[in-house]
Amino acid sequence: MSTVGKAVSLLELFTLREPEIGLSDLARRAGLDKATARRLLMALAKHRLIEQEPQSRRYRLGAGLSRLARIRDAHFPFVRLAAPVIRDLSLETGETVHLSEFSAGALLTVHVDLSGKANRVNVDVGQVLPLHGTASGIAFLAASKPETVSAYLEKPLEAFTAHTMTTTEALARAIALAAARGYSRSAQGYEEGVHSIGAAILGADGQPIGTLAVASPVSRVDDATAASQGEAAVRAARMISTRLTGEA
Amino acid sequence: MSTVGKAVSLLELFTLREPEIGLSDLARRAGLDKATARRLLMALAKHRLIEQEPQSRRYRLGAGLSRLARIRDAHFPFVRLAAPVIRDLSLETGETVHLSEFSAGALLTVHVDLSGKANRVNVDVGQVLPLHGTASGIAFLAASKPETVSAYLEKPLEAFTAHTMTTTEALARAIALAAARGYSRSAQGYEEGVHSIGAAILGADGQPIGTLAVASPVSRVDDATAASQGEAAVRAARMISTRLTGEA
DNA sequence: CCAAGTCGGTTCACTATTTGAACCGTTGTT
DNA sequence: AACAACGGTTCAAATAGTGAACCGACTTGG
Repeated sequence: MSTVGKAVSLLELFTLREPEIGLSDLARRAGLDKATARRLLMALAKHRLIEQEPQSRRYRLGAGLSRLARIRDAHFPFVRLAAPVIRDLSLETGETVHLSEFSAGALLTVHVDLSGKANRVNVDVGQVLPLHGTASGIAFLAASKPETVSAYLEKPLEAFTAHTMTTTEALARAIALAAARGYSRSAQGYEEGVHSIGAAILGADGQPIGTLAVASPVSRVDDATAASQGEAAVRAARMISTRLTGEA
Repeated sequence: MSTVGKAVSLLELFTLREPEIGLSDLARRAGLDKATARRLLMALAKHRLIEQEPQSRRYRLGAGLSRLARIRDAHFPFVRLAAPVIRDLSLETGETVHLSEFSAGALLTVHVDLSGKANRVNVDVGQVLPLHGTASGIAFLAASKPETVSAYLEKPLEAFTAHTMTTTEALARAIALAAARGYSRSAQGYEEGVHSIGAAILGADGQPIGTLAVASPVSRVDDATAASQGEAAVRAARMISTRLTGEA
């Protein structure tokens, strides 16, 4: 792996649950030597992507990341514009709703609004979703150009649960269905017990740039519920698309 | 410079004004060979810190940065909690107000609310402020432990304008004055024509973690205005501190 | 109260990764 | 049609990265 890749993989060890980590721990989890990890951390710290707590000497993500993210967000205000719509959809459906952005061949979860119910689906910001096997992924593929889809389907498809669709034929059918009705539906294709409805968000050029998905416990969803969630999801996705591309 | 440093310096070329840059341009400005720049960009893209616009083939900051910034922000919600207070202070004073976070020996501007007036001070997010010579810096030093201050004063101090204080004695006096009245005042110490009032924001342990500053054209500020700005700045800084440390 | 284990941090000979001049083919300008 | 600038690729040469061993400082538990 490149040195840069190693450095970034250090950054990726920090999570919402564990926002501060010590040197030895970082090195161990990244599979690096302590000396190497420290050198990389110092290089990152020089540019403020990493900070070190003076007392505990533990490391955490640095202010430079906030700065870079602000620059990106000003240019590409996906999360900022989508967040209120996601919240409304979560309140309307009473379920967890998550927003994903397409990047480097997969969907990256960038925002989540959790259901207010006790029995709810939990999704973490930062989770990477494959294009097959999740409602978000199917919705994304259904909105993509045919050549993109066929290119993706050529690669072997990993099964995440016993319900994951892994054959080209099953996926093509699911994609066609999603394209026809505007939203995708997936039950337990990625995690057991989770039912999801996905809808694609389109950019200015009509190509999909991300997705949103309503995630419920399977026990709470029948066909009628799914249909109403689907319509609400499509409405929300359209609203985000139009906000992004300047009303229209 | 380390490879990691070079990679991060590529990220830092993107600004609010120029959020998308081509390969040759990036290489030129970073002082790197095209091949090197490209390899680094690919490594960054693999981790989604960089994205490439498919059509123009230009590069921009990636979604992974938003993700990492969200993790940091959840753990250390400095900007999120401070932003509304900064806005109120800007409205109250009618001047540009900027928020800085201490990181790696300097203050990093992380948020700005511009004055509504035509003749106003413009500050950019991402600007790095030295601890001497800016109102923010003096306010920060005035709230720091004496040993931190003396350690900083030992290093040579760069002059940014003809008005920059560069002698240890002058700085010590300014720091003592700021400590006494709670806010610092600096006229044209960093940029000609700019008058600033700074106040420190304290963390849970009582140590300063950042500053805010009211920046006005010098022509608009007399002693009375400065005093009222100072009091407002102190109030705002205290409010941010208490919000950060959980009401108190 | 000491021994064992952990921590953050440092050193330096060894080696693998990075580097950049020269080279594509393509695109847009004159 | 000629030209220049673009994004991207190659490979021998050189530089930057690596990690086992070591340090002193804490923490733990018998």
